[in-house]
Amino acid sequence: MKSDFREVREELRQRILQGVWAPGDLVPNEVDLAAEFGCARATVNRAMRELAEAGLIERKRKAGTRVRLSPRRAARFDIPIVREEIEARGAAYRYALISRDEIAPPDWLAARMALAPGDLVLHLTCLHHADGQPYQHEERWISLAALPQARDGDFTATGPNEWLVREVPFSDAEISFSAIAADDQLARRMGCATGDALFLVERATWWEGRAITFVRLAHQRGHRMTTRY
Amino acid sequence: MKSDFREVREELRQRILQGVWAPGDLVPNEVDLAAEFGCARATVNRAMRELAEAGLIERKRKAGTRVRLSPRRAARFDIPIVREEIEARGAAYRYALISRDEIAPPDWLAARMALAPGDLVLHLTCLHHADGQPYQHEERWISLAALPQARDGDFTATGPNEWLVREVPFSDAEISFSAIAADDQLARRMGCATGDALFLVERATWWEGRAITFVRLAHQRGHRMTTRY
DNA sequence: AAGTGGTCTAGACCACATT
DNA sequence: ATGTGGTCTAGACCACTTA
Repeated sequence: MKSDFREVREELRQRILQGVWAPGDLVPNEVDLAAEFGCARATVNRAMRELAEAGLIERKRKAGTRVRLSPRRAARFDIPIVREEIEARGAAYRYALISRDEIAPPDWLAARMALAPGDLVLHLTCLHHADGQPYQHEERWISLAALPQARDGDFTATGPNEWLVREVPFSDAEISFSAIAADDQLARRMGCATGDALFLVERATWWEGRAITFVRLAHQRGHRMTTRY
Repeated sequence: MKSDFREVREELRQRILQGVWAPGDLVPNEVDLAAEFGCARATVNRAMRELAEAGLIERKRKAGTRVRLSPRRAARFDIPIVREEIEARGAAYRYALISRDEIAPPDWLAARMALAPGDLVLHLTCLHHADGQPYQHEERWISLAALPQARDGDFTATGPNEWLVREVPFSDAEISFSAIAADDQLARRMGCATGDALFLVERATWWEGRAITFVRLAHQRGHRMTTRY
């Protein structure tokens, strides 16, 4: 009757999914379950901790553990580095810098990155190709207040992403996915028609409360981001 | 010098982010770190397990623990129930069934859901409104081989999602995000222009290796899915 | 006040990958 | 063969929340 924590976890998961314990129900406490499974309380604790993290149950001291009314469904996406993503498909990766300038941030960007008045940003646009075809269009802004050394960065051979990974850590990021229509410029660069639907990833990155960089990544038509859970 | 696992975890995280241990470096083993932090090995283990799960380090028995060359970046998205998503915005939710029929699955669907030849599917289309405006267009296929009781389901008042949540568990799901252009029909239903870029979520759901349902959720123009990590 | 989960400990054994 | 992480155990104490 000895069980390891995976067996306990899966057995508990089954009971929840098959309705032995219905949504809202109180689940037996750790001591009782440990006795039932013939294992230590720590083992049950680990199993239940993972189920809680997966959103199946809710735990409160003294109040006990309950099956969530509607299981929270969360999916985890790996955010790929574009070079690795392309090479993983067996395609040849090529990078090109399109433009580079130092500008005062537009209002929306200053707001989004919480920049102080007068802060400048380095504005870069580049293209990532797979087997010679445009794959991803990157438009990036880097806070020169937070990262003055970006002025000396060479972004002609490798993308700002790889430079940033080497240069700075980040502690916090906000990412969002959406769909946009390609404007004329983007269509020309991506080799698609104006108005084509493109998959857009935006990411803002912070280090100790300070905005580092904001990037908009527009992907080729038909691009999908997939995960299992 | 006693430390709890959070303190250990954060101290190790700092050392990695600040380059004390550079990417590729070997990190001291658990016994040594436990001695350094004045805690039990299990405490170090928990701290490092969480860092590994966060993608900062890689662990192998005998080989030890190394700082990842480029930290894996993963983001977690909550997959909302559309009714809750709309109500959370303080908007009124309304649901409407557009069509319902029983069909032989198109080839792409049979392949995607691994259906047997001859299997039929229930095909539903519906609209979810927020404050009277089209918010999400749902096109759903339910395997009648796996879920014959779907024939008797009433989807006129509540969406198939809520029916499925009550009726069947799932063990496994694949979700993908992309961008599509609205065709004439979709544009008419969503109240947008033909060709507008829409954010699309597709999800296939399985139970014990058997395909249950596949759904395509097209969202209103400008919809974003956001998370922090 | 009391019951529950959260965590730590010290020790043990095992599984695995490298040597 | 050996060193490392992976896990379990039995017991303990603490923290939080409800009654």
